[in-house]
Amino acid sequence: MVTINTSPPRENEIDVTEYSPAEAIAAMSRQGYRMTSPRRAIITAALRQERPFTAEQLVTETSSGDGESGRSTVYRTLEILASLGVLSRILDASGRPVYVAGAPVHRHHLICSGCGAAVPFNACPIEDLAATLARENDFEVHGHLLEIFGTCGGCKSGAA
Amino acid sequence: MVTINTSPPRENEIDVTEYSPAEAIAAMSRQGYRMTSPRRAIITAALRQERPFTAEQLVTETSSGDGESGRSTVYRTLEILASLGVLSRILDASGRPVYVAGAPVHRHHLICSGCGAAVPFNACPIEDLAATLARENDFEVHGHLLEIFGTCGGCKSGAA
DNA sequence: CGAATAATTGACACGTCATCTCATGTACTG
DNA sequence: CAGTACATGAGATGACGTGTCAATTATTCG
Repeated sequence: MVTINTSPPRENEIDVTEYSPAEAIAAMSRQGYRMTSPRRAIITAALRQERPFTAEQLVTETSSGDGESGRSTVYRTLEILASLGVLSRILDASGRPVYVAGAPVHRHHLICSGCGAAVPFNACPIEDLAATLARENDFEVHGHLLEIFGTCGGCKSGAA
Repeated sequence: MVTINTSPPRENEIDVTEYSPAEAIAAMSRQGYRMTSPRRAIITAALRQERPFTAEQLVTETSSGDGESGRSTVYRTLEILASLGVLSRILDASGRPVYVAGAPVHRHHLICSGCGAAVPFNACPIEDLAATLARENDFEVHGHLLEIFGTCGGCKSGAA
């Protein structure tokens, strides 16, 4: 397995924990999930993506070919992979759920509206703020949602 | 326009700009929108909500009674109200779009998973972070999404 | 006031995304 | 290699949202 950093995120250090298909398959088996050919195909397709992708995109990609899979299977498998930390489920600029490769360490993303690239970053100023707000409002904070949107260098200069 | 200062004055002062139905109606007229009975009903219903609500909820609420309105009209009117700052469109913990009363000033929310209450707060630590990240990653930041989820005082103690 | 006109409405069709069901298929265990 | 619990996927269902367009209506103007 590539880079697993169990220690808390430091400054702006970006460490992306990514699984290879084989590792992801192993992780699933280890958890008692059976390894089927649709699952293999979905894992492979998911980890091949270079940008955030929607479940529906994977449905299309795996609807034919080796390890052909149906919609239900794709949705189910993505959910499992997210629960295992092989993928993370985040929201795009429109609030639609998309998946990205990577463990569910505390991380947010810079998301390009142009090309959809998602640059992860660890720095999170929320913890402190959340604690303060929790105290002030008698709230018990469970989590937060933070994504930053914009245009990446390439899209700024390059084609529309 | 009425500016309400939610009582206890404190550090992160929150000033919620809320419109009364009459004010919202006036604002629409001023912009050249015609005032119809469905629109009046939608405005009234929207401003009566005490928690974030979905468009579909309002569709149900206004599908009968005085100023009965259809789905299209509700969606259209909510969009207009949001563009006028009478409502804001935010995302709930599941990433689903919901509306809350209030101007589109830069504001985020503490959202209770129990009762759905949305407590707005102004403090936003993102600006600085965004600027830094933008510089470091050659990104041009256009906006961000930040909501904090948890359980409010009432839901912590009270009923499930 | 009573047209004239342009905005508005809403029933309905459509599209997308997602979930559920359940008969059939199959990976794993012993 | 047989038994069984798990997994699959076609299809139904449904939530949510958008687009269309003939009929309606607020507003303007003579």
